[in-house]
Amino acid sequence: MPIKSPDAPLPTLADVAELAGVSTATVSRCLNSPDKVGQSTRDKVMTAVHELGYSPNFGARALAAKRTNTIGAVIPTMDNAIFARGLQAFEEELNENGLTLLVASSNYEPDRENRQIRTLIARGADALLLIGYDRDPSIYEFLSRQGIPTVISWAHDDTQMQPSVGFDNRAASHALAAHVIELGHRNIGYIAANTATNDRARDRVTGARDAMEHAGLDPKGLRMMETNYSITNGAEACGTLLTNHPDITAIMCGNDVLAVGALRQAQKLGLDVPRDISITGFDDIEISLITEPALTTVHVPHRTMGRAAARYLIDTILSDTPPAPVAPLTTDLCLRGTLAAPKSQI
Amino acid sequence: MPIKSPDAPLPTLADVAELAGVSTATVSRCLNSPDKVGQSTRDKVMTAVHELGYSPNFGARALAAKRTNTIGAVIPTMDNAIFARGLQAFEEELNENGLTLLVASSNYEPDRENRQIRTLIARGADALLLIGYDRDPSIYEFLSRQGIPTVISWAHDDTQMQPSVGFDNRAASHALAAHVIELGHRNIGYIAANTATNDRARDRVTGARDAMEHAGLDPKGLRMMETNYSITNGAEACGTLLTNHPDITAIMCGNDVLAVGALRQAQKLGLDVPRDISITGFDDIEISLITEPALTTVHVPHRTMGRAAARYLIDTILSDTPPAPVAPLTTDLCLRGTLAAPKSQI
DNA sequence: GGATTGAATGTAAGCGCTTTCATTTATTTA
DNA sequence: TAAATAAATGAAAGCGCTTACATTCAATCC
Repeated sequence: MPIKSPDAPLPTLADVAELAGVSTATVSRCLNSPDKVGQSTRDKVMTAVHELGYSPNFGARALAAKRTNTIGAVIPTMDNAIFARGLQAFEEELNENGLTLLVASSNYEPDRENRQIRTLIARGADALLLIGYDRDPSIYEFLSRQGIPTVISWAHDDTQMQPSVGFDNRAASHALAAHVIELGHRNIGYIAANTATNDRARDRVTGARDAMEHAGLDPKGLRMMETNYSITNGAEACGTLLTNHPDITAIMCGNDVLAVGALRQAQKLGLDVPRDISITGFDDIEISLITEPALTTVHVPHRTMGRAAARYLIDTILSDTPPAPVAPLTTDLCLRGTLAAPKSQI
Repeated sequence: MPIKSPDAPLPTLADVAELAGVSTATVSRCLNSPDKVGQSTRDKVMTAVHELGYSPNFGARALAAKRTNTIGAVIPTMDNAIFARGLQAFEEELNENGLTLLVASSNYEPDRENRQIRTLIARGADALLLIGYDRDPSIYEFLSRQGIPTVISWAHDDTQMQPSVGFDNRAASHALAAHVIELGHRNIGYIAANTATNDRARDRVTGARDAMEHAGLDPKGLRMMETNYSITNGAEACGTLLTNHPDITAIMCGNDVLAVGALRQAQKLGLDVPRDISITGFDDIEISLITEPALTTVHVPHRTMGRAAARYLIDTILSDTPPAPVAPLTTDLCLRGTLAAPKSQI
């Protein structure tokens, strides 16, 4: 690339065209659909492109072509391994297909998410990744009016209209709870993330209740605590739960981070896990293998999900006909050290 | 917002202008510099904007204004808590200032980073966040030729030209190593991340050697292992290190994730940490408080750093004169359970 | 050989916005 | 009151690209 003065204007299509001795249309075709151009012309043009260090202007391109090759994602926060990991995989898949990722985070605030979605659309995002179904219907209307393909991830619910690439939080939680109950636990606590605006959190609670009902227990007997995502909050909630309901023999947590906090708190209170109390998590992040004992949890294929979500959007963009719905991803029970039968059963 | 047919074209500036009975120039001014427009006109225009649900076209705006209000970031991977957390803070600060984040990840591959940087520039990023200094000088040339303000983060080195918002990896590692040595350790192992293309990893090793030299030890005596970022790799490296150098009494690790792996491996080998062997990490991610014993490490203010990096870029964009250099952020030793004097000293 | 076809290329009209410059209108000054 | 100044607005020229349509030209056909 030739040296230029620091503020030399960037070369334009017209510069390339002039140097190559062709029209701008031909240069554009060389770049976008090379097969429509003769071999010798193409060579001339590409030489000129390299000689000038030309790179197309994104704004102009977006304006003229009405697409940006950019995909937007609004996630609650990157400061949570599950989203960071899934988003990383999402970005990888996009990148391998010539697309760029535009990120915004909502911090779990519906209003903020709303604004972020509009911002990303205004930025020309060709498609959108959103987490969970919970949001104002007007947003879905807006998106469909704008013709923006959107995929929901981290959740899957057949009763919802929106296409999703995710898993069934309710069923997964049901499976884990069923196992807990089967081991003999009858007095169960549950530490949930905010269920008001977070369908994943809500579905996980519902799944646990489903299992109780299925086992002939009263689902209202589930001892609930609700708190925000953090180790400390998990610990606190665990303390409260054990104080208010000393008969609890198992605490299920809405995610691994809360579970780790609960585990530490239980141990701090002098309880032996799992002999005195069982604890379960959800997500299977790295941390769950580090605790002593290791955390019983539900494995969620975050990376696979991220890739698949990207794949779905790419397919949607490429073929105007909407791709076939993606089957919910499977989750696996990870039975590790923090879950055992209650003492009375041993 | 009025209901429209699904494929109704989005309203344009001209539509708003017509509805408000003014020129497009006035509408544009209302949106970009409201103080240049009379109060009553502004009201008329804003009413029209809302009535139409107008939102400016990004491409057109970028083309005409020659900026995108978009900041690019190329990070090694989001699948690493320190970057995810820092990036989250970075995004928050940008967002509060009306800017959007464009993300790409390099997976620690220089070629890929190179391509990603060019992609982000082509996408019209107004400024760039990069991690560490290590990269081909031609990239810096390219960026300065394009007039793209760039800030380096996660590192700070006074001898480098590029502005940075980071901390001194070498000095921080020096401080920790000095403490290890002071406790009486003489045979020290070090598990590093890839030092060839990662200046942060390299500086941390150098810092440890500095401390040895400073204490009158031969820095060549540091028993090095190099491996990729993961718990498993940390465990493996620890095993090798202990086999090859049974006299080691302390293992310093280039980051917490490697340290956690090393800790587990040591414990698996029946060693008591810290009685039989001390282990230290670097970064102070959440995981370091979960291990038993808790990990001695260096606290890095990732969120503060992310915010400050964003702040720096915003200031750079807003005021054409480059802002004052940002002093390196301070790191803190977190002395926890995995570090103690070697047995022979007790 | 002249008509037909199709591939390769060029012409030029926008895409929707910002911004310079000119114009109009209101306000101040001598 | 006329002139000078300031404030508000409009007209219109691009920004750099894509693409529909027009044109050219060589290969193919009867």
